[in-house]
Amino acid sequence: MRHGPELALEQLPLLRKLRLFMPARLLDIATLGALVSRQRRADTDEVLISEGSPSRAAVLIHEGWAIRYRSFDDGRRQILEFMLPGDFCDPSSFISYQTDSTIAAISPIQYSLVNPQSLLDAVTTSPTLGLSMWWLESQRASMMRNHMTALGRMNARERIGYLIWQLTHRLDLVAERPSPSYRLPVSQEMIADATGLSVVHVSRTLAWLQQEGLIDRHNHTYTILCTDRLRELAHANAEWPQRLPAGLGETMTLAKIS
Amino acid sequence: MRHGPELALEQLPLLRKLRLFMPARLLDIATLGALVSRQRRADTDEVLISEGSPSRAAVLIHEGWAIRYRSFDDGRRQILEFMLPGDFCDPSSFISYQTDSTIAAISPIQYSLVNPQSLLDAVTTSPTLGLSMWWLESQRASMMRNHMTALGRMNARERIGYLIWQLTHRLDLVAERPSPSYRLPVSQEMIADATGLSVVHVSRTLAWLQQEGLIDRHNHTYTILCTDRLRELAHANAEWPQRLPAGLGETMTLAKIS
DNA sequence: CGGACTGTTGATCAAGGTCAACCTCTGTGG
DNA sequence: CCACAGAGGTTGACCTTGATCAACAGTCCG
Repeated sequence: MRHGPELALEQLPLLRKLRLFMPARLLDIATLGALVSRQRRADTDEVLISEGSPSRAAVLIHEGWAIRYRSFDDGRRQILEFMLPGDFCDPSSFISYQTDSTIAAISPIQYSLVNPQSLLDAVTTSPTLGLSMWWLESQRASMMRNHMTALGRMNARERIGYLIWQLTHRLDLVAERPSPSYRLPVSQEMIADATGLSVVHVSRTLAWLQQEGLIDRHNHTYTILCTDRLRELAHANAEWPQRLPAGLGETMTLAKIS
Repeated sequence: MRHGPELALEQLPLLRKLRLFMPARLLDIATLGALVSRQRRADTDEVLISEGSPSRAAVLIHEGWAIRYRSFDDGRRQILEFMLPGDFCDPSSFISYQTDSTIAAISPIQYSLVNPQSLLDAVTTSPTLGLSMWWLESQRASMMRNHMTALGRMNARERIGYLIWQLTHRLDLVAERPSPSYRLPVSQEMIADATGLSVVHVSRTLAWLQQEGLIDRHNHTYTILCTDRLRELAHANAEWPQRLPAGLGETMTLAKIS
């Protein structure tokens, strides 16, 4: 775990994302800054937090990707979520004395570990930041429900279509501007472990999606060729993630959402 | 939605559950009481919160069962979670202006709707209550991860075994004393929609579990006959849910968990 | 040049889905 | 008191999706 050159606060993907939800001038940048001090680096496959450890820190990704997964004794593995730049992992896990999942980098990453106390301080200091953190958490929870629905009730094509659609749209949130094409540092084995399929079937299904003209891919760059058809296949909601309706952010505070 | 005779605060399943986590004398009962005022009743199949509605309330169950689910246009449905007495549904959903799942009673229930403001007031007034709510939320999140893992990487026997194991253990938390046998107001169709299987296969799998001597069932009463074998089949963790190690509750406050 | 890792393709197999008949229980109305 | 309808559950026959096994190709890297 090396310390590297810090990313400037203004350029953090997290800030980019929060601005979609709340007008920049309402965001308490200084307080947010306290959370992202002590930036760290990790390389591909490095484990940040391991299953069973009593870790009491939440991970905040600035650059690169990580995954959170659970594994069985017999080798089976379920990837619970992909963690992208600007993602803040489930802070409720603070409170347990035993982590139930592993977080590992799947590309070189830059991140911060946030301890419960500093998060509490931050949200107490700045109500708008508290509201933002709450919003992040609600988006995360909604994403988990989507993922569960995909695992339980969708077939291979829908699941993989949904995964690509979702990752693309999450990357849009922290990109300069939306793009249908991104490099995803994700092997087919990871897609399999995230969607509950076998590696072989993932390969075939990707080939099918491509042949149908829904996506294109070279190396690890995936391009959505036909947004509408892919969204329909994936039963995805065009409105996701929920941005704030124009004007609402101006008046919204923790006291007013009731 | 009728109003019925209120349950006495002291007897609320939620309070029972919280006492497992925190010594009774540290719990601010009065503040908790503010959350459960205005108790309501609903009958089987009544919808409390419906998908797509802009509802800004969290549901707190006092008696009876509910489910949270998502449904597709084509009739497919995924049950995301069973809500039991003492359960408090995902309060992070406050913040979205569009609910993404439906909550419906599957037995006659008694419940409260908690609005964001009163929850905020409560956790601000009483730090120990805030900590408790955080703990509830972390247990809930961990349960969702278990469910996801089951859907993605377990076979029919494991999934259904896990479901029965989990429901039983959650009921233990709010019961007078643990029991291997409970009446679950759950049809096989619901088990199917929760586990991502077909109704027919649920029937066969339940028969198999019974024939193997793992469970017994009459009407809707399920009995775990061999805890160890069922737990092993379900890859369940005997330590779940995480109670507080003896003594720790005395010293634990929000300020000290870091 | 050789090995490890990732992805592709074909052949075969099994878990679980689908369809359909039937059974049991319960409530309802004649 | 019986007839009937409807819902939930069980069982059998057959089919499909996706798993498994195996061989092989491309790429990266020592």
